[in-house]
Parts: sequence; C-alpha cells; structure tokens
Amino acid sequence: MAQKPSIPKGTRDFTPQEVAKRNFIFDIIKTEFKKFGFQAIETPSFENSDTLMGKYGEEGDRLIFKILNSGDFLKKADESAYADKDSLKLTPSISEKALRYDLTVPFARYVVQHQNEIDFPFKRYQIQPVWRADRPQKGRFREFFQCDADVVGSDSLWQEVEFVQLYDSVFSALKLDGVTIKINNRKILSGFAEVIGEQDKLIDFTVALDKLDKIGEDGVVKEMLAKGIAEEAIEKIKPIFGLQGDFAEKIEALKSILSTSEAGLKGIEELEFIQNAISEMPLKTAKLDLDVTLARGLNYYTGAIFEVSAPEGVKMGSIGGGGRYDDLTGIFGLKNMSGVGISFGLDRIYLVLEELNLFPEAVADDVKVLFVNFGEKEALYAFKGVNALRAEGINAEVFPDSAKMKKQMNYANKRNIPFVILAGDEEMAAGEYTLKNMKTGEQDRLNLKDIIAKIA
RNA sequence: GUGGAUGUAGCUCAGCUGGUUAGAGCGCUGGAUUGUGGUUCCAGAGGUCGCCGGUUCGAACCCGGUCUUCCACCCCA
Repeated sequence: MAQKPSIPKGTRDFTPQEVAKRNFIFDIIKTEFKKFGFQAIETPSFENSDTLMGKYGEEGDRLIFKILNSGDFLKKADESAYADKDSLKLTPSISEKALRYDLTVPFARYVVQHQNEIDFPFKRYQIQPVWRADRPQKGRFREFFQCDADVVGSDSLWQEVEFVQLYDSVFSALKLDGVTIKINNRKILSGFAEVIGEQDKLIDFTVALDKLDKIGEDGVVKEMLAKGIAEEAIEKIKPIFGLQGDFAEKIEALKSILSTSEAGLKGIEELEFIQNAISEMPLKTAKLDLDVTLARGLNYYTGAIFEVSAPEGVKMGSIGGGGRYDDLTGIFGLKNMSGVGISFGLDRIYLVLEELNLFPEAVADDVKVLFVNFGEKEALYAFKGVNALRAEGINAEVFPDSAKMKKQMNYANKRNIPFVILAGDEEMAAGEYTLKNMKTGEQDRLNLKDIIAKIA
C-alpha cells in the first residue's frame, strides 16, 4: 500500500446504488427494444485494426485505443517509421488490434460475416461498452455504454417512423419528459450544397451549419468563408438560418429553397412521410422537430439523421443519435444493404435523470429482511427462517456475527432494510419470530407463514 | 490534440502578506444503553496538504513539471 491506487482517466467505478440506477435504465431500454422486435447480439471488445481504422475519419482514427501486439513487438516494427518518429506510420506494425469505438461498425462486420444465417430485414440491438481516447469532460468518458438498435435490409421509411416511436417509448418509460427528437435528412443538406453550387464542400458546409445554435449566424458565415465557400453562395442560403415555425411550415419554406435540387426535394418527401405518419400516431411525451442545421454524425449517413436533446435547461450534449446509411456493409464487401439505426447514451441519460431527480425511490432490489443474530442456537433458528423466506423469493439475510444489538440494528438502518426479525429463547419456544417494521417501529410475534404473507 | 481552471480527513470545505504541533461540519469507531436502529450527550481514531522537483533559514501557501477532475475548442453518446 505504498501508493494510492487509481483508475485510468475517463473510467469509473460504480457503487451498488449506481449499478442499480444504471440497471433501471438498461432494463427499460431493453424492454422497449424487445417490444419493438429487436434481437440482442454481442461482439468482441476488440476488433482487428483494419475493421475499425479509417471508418470514422481522421479524427476518429486518433481516438481509437490501439492494443500493443503481444510478445516482442519491436522486432516487427517498421524501422524507418520508428527512426523518423512517425507514430502514424509506426502504429500498424506494432498494433494489429483495437478496442471497439462504437457498435455500428462491428455490427456491419457482423452482418457481412453472418449474412447467410441472417433473416433479413434483421433488427438487432446491442448494449455494450465502447472506448474512445478522448479528453474527458462532463458526460464524456473514455469508457461508456452505447445502446444501439439498427435494422438492415430494408429501405422502408416505416423504419424511420418506428425509430421515432422507439425513442418516444423509451423516454416516456423513463419518465423523462420534454426531450426533443431532432430530425434532418442528408439529402436536404446535399440539396443546400447543390443549390449554392458548392457540392465539393458539403462536409465543411454542414459542419459549419451544425454550429448555428452555438456560434450564431455570424459565426457560421465566418467559418464558411474561412473554408472557402463563396460569399454569394452563403448569401443565397441565408434563409435557412432563420427557418421558423412548426414542422409543416419549415417543410413549405424548404420546398421553395430547394426547388431546383432533385436530391433536396427527395429529402423533403422523406421527412414529410415521417411527419405525416407521426401526426397520425401522436408521440406520448417526446417532441419531433425538424432541424436543418443538424448535420452531425458520421459521414456515412445518407438519409435521415436523428439526434435527441435533453429537456430544456439541462446542460448536456445529445443523449441519443442515429440515422440511415444506405451502404453500411459496402466497406466490408456486401453491397446494397441499407441500414438505419439509433443509439442511446446510457451514461448521459443517467446524468440527466440524476440532475432532474427522476430515479424512482425504490430502484435497488435491496434486502427486505435482516435476521438479528443472538448466538449459535439462535443463528440456526434464524437461518431456518431465512431459508423459508428465500424460498418465497424474498431477499433476506442473517447477520453473520452475534454482534451487539445496536450494531445489527444500525446495519439494517444504514442499508435501508425495511424489516428486521428477532428470535431468541421465547420465540424459539413458541415456534415464532418477532417481526419489526423499521419505518413505523411496530413489532409482532408471528409464525413464518404470517410473516411471508405480511411482507411478500 | 490545443488553451484555461482545479486538487487540504471517507465527504463538503476553512486555513490571513510563506512562520511552531494543519482546523470545522458531516460521516466513522467506542461508551451512556449487555433483546431494539433513527434523536441526544460524552470520548476517540483518521491527513506523506494529488505526486515529483525547485526557491527559501522555513512551503498547504511561491515557481516548474506531472497526474486527476472540470471548462472552452476539436469531435462526440
């Protein structure tokens, strides 16, 4: 114990209370996923580097945790790269595996490898940790859980509709009111770029546009100019900065802005389809909003783009995201396989629920009964009682040591155990137990059958 | 990866322009109370002042580095 132990930056230990709360969220998400017909799969924590590298852009490659080769890895190291101190070039020769960065790319790999056993359309969910070598901040960790649901093998826009409903169902079940499901369409963004004649700068354009609510119109214009987008082009697109009104009104405005873009009009059509369906089947608590500045997500989105933001007033990045990718599995050699999916950020949802005080009081499946230990004979009698309760599915335990009464009661109190059972000579002689309600303080001498009836 | 703030007991924090033995509240342990917890009273334990180095007669305090947490950027769940 010379040194204080510690854990790596951006990782966390979870206490029993925290685990109980996390499981509360997991259980709800899982229940809804299953309700919507998704099946669970799991993939390894680490993949071959070539499976992951290059799939998330240059920035993504930097954030992937690489695993050093086992054994004498320097023997196979690229000598010229090593001599030049060129880390980027050296890495592939000393690292062949890497920790999973998200669940979507491993899923694509899974679909390609198992294509002959899968019945399409395939609806899968996956709840596993992912790792990113990011700099931690609030709600940003280097190890965190993603909860993904995706469908591959169907172009139907009904899938998008269903995902909006799935988001709504999960957040309603969590009692997290006031979330906004923001939706956009990649085709609309392409349409913007097309209308202003800057197709080749689509990425720069969308990245800048995405920052509108953060840096304002002037900031966006400045960034676009810096990226080499022509001033008259920006002038032409300015109407989208001030898009107001409800979903339908925004759609109407977009129709005139994008009237000359085939892709843009297609995107509008898709959004209208989703909106019409949702208006026929209103959401329970969430709000669906069209946000044309929504441009984030990986470059592989081709249709719908989703992002869920926490209720107003909660300072938190997005708590979910997703979208349609027409050629997800193409990079692994399986063409024409359209996919669409969404993700829930468990760790961020946790922080939001905590901040809004939305965890139910009795979230933990704690022990319900503690048997006080008075000594050898009494302990055996207590154990017979505890066995009977456990057989009825009641969480119960016997205090292991014949410690002072105060200590045992204190233990029950601290652990929030609602009932304590005491049994000494008198009870044993009568074949009964004294049941004490820790909240009200009242106690009764009862036999086991009555105790079970009372607390089950 | 860039820039900025932060770190004192298990927790929340005091600690003066550098000056003996670093404090409080809560929590913890024991007792008042040997079959009754939460309240009260009494006593006690617990700290290499994040870590390493430097300046100084002397450092929790000043300087440098490093790590952690947090904030902004980048990016994202």
